[in-house]
This record gives sequence, C-alpha cells and structure tokens, in this order.
Amino acid sequence: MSDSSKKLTCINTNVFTHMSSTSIKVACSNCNLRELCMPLGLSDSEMERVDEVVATRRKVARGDNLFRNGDKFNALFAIRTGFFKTRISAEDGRDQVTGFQMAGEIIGLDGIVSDHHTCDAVALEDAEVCVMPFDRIEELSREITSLQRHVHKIMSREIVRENGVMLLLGSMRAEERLAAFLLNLVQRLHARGFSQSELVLRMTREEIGSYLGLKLETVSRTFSKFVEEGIVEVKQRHVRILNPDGLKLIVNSQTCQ
Amino acid sequence: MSDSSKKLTCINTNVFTHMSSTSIKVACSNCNLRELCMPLGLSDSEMERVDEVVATRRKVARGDNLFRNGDKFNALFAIRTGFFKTRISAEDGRDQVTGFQMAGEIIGLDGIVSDHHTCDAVALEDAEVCVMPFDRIEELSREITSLQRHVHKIMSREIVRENGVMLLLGSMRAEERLAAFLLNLVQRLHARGFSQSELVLRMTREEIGSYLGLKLETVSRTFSKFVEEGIVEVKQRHVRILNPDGLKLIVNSQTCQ
DNA sequence: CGCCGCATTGACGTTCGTCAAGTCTAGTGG
DNA sequence: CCACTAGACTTGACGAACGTCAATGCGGCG
Repeated sequence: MSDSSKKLTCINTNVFTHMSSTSIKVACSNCNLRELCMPLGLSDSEMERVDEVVATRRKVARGDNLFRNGDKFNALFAIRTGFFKTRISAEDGRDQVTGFQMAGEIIGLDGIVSDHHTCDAVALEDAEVCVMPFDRIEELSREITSLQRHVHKIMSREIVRENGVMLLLGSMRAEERLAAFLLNLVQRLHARGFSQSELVLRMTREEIGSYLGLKLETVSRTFSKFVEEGIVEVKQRHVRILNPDGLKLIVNSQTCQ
Repeated sequence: MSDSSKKLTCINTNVFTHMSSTSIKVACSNCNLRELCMPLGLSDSEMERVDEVVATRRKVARGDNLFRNGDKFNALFAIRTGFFKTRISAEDGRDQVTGFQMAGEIIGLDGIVSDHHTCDAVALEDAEVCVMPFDRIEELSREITSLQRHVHKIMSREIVRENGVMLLLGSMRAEERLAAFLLNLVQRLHARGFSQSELVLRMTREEIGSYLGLKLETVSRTFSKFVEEGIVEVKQRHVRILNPDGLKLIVNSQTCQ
C-alpha cells in the first residue's frame, strides 16, 4: 500500500506501549511527534529547556480517565500514544463528545480558564501522555518567543476546530456529518504516517453519534448507505475508503438541512 | 425597575456612539469595561503599559465587517460598544453563526493559528472596538505575568464556551436551545449592568436560528410557544422574561433526543 | 402612502429519533 | 473445540420534531 509510506516512522499505537517503561527518558528533542507537538526551529539550548517542561509521563489504560470534570487543572497533556475522547455532561445526565484526540495532540486546554477541568478525557485505547505543568509552560513561554507563539496557536487551532464542529452540528445532514468525520479522521491519521484510505475506528457508533449529534442507529444506517453506494467498505470498526471524492462530494452537497 | 441597577454606569450601546470621536483618548485604565476585559490587580505602571497596547480604536457601522474570512490577522479586538456576530461559511454557501459578542468581549482569536481570520465578524449595530496588535500583546505578556495568564484564560474561556454550544447543538431540542440562548444573553447583559428580565435582541430570527441550528420559522414558533405558556413576553425584538425558572426548567428538561 | 424587510402562522413533507428484534464478534469457561 | 454470553452493531417499522413552502401581518422609512 503505497500511501502508507510513513513520514514519521514507528508511531505505534499499541504494540510497544508496554515496553517503554517510565524509566526510559524520552525527551521532546528526540520524540518523533516533535513536529506535530512542539514548535519548529528551536535552538539546541532552547530545546533542552523545553525537554524539562515534560516533567513526567503517564499511562492511561483503556477506559480510564486522564482527567474528569471538576478536577484541578495543573497541566496540559501531549498524547504520545493512544486515542482519547473528551466529553462534557449536562446536569441532567446528557453528554456530548466534544472531540477525539490522537498522538501529537494537546489535551486539557479547557481547564485554564477556571483552574478546573470542565470536561472528561477518556482513553479509548491504552495510552501514554506527556504531562506538561502549565505554570512551567507559561514560565518558559515568557522566555522563548516561538514557544509562546506556539502555545497561542494551539489554543487558536482548537477554537477554529470547534467552529468547524459547530458548522457541522448546526447545518449538516447525517450523511454530510459522517462523511466530514471520516475525511477529518483519515486526514489526521495520514499526517501521522498512516494510510489515506484505511482506518480503524477507536470509538463505538454511539460515541461517533454523540460527537456528530446523531443517534447510534443513524450512524449505523448512514455507514450502510455509504457501503451500498460503494463509497466505503465497513467491517465493524475497520473502514476502507474506496471513493474519497465521493465523500467530499457528500460533504458539499447541501441537499438541505 | 430595580434589577436594572447599573453595576457599571453608562454602557450605552447606541445613543452616544456618535459623540465619542476617535480623538478622545480612552485608556484601559479608566475604561468602565476594564473588569470585564483586562486582568485585575495590575500595578499603576503595568496598567500604563497596557494602555499603550490599545494602539487605536475603530468604529464599525451596523452591517459592516470588522474582519472577514481570509483577512490577514494582526490584532485582537476588544468591543467597547455595540454588538457583533461571528460566522463561518462553507464553500457551498451555507453559513453558521458561531457567536454573538457584546461590550467587553474579545474577538478575533480565530486568526492566530494561521495568521489569517477564518470567520467573518459583522457589527449588528454601530460599534466601536479597541484594536490590540497581537505582537504587542505577546510582547507585553512576556513581561507581565498576570496579563499572560489573562490572555490564556480568554482563549480557554472561548474553548469552553464552544464546548457548551456543541452540547446545545448536538443534544438539545428547539425549546431547550432557545431557552438556553435567552438565559445566556440575559446573564451576560446583567453582568454589564442591564436588566435580568428584559432584553432587546440585536439579531434577526434567522441569525438566532443559524446560531442554534434551527430555521427561522422554528425560532419564531418556539418564541410563540413560550409566550402562550406565559414564560416570556415578546414584541418583535423586545423580550421580557416573566418566568426565568420556567426557562431554566426547559433547559434541563431532557424531553428527548 | 406604499414599499420592504422581518416576523408569524399554517399545511405538509423529510429526516432522524424511538423502540424492538435480531446478528455478529470477541472473550470466557466448560 | 465448542457452547455461551455480553457488548456492539444492524435493520425495520413507526412517529415526532423540525424543515419547507406559502400566505399573511406588521412596523419603519423614504
């Protein structure tokens, strides 16, 4: 499969997780996620100081929470391996998945404003994160301009991402939502060296539905429809995109609302 | 009306806009929006430096854009007077209102990540904003720790706000959405010294609908339903909330979806 | 006065949620 | 090795919520 040519080698989501014990020092400076996670163009001495920000790393087993709504906010987390969902809950028990995060992405920004997290972060597979104490980040970004800018961009990117989700939730039909979701996932996976056409969903239909503002049955039906139309192959959580242009067409179809 | 007791005096949204010419120097240090907009507890000398960040002010007439999707990003804007909406547009022409902003709120955070704005900001009434060049903000927040923290909080607050909108769009029914919208508006207006029970909508039914993921007819019908139930009085854009607890009950009703 | 944009209301249709039955798969234990 | 189970997924029938289309009302402004 030529399009699984890895730009970044060896981003294993699972296999080697249990080998890398916490004692092995993995610095940002030699992390293969560096270009996703950290600013480029740091000098060696700056990079050394950034290494020190990553105080510890932490493993999160599948199903466990990295943090919960109400937890004290201390640190941002950079995902090294694994896959997360974030979700918020209303008082009445309803909840809404607000995002799915994968290796190289930063999680925990919601906690800054009130010093407490306002959502839950749940590992959808065994995961490992770098713990980056936020006061250290602030300290260092006062000294390293490019780090400061980088932190601002990460937060702005999240705002823009959520804008896109609002568009999806506010004005797209079920097919468009699912098509946009698949294209987004596969694009982010591709940036991490995975295939452009094949992916394994780490979340259930219900979690997809929660994210997309749909019921799980609707998600399932919509998958089936895509299969009938020959746009994708679906076997449980394994998805192969046969006709990416077909998906893109669906996203921009504007059949109605 | 006792609950229109002004905490901040004279936040006029319209009347005096044309009087305050740009030549009058209005510094943050004596701005009555300070506590909404700027960090508290700055020393006098720090406050002086913050004053210098606000390079210029800019008037935006009703219907005009403060910035557009694609515009180069240079500055954040603090709203002094007036009322804005932000919206994003898909290629196919669909658009989605992503927020309504009022005096004391910061607008333009979307532009940081890519150096270009990704949404439009439109004045819904004649408005005036403080232009805060972003590189000046970054410069100063490297020196004034509390300003740095404040900037981070503003961005985090926007992320959390959007999380809430995602919950609304993803899992609430029309009545719940409109009730939540009204409560949110009136709460923010109250923080600015206005009534807890009365408000004037600055946007059309269509704009409300776009924000809430509903069609304008649905918004109108839902208003009518609230009126029938004696929860609000509605006369065009004038809304009086007769039974705020009724609204809160609706938000948490979870009838279905 | 008449126009125009905005808002309301009604009749009808579509989409998606609800409820229920049934299937598939992985994991467990005999 | 196979039966059993639990959880995830699929599919169908039906209904509710909301969108669509169209007619009408209302208020502000030239």
